[in-house]
Amino acid sequence: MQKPNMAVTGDETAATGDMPTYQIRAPTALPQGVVMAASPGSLHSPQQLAEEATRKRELRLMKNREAAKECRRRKKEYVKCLESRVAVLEVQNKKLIEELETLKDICSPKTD
DNA sequence: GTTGATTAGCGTCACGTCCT
DNA sequence: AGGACGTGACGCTAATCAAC
Repeated sequence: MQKPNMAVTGDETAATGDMPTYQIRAPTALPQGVVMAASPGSLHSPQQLAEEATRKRELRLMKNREAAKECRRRKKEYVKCLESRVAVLEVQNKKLIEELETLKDICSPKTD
């Protein structure tokens, strides 16, 4: 599936300064099946330069595709982790509220 | 069965940050 | 400075679901 040209909003900066915990630098590794082509030193004609540019772009797109997949996977994992933490805290909170009510009952003066 | 809304996943672009 | 990388934003598609 190939997309038509993307609309660019110019409103995409997301830099907030604080890095999410799921952002971890991975060691550099070439995606499977990627082979390095001729070194730039061996290029001559404009056509070869164009081919090299195309190759570089495709390599970049391929790497970015994989990076995006990995990024989404980590983000899902991170969200899952947050959700389970929420669940734990909710249970804890409920228990504390119940305990508070019990203590209130014990400590409140008896009316008669 | 059709249709519109919602959701999940994907590819790409733009940009910030890190590293050499 | 420039390349590599991670990620937010965006548009697109396919799957699912509810209402008709």
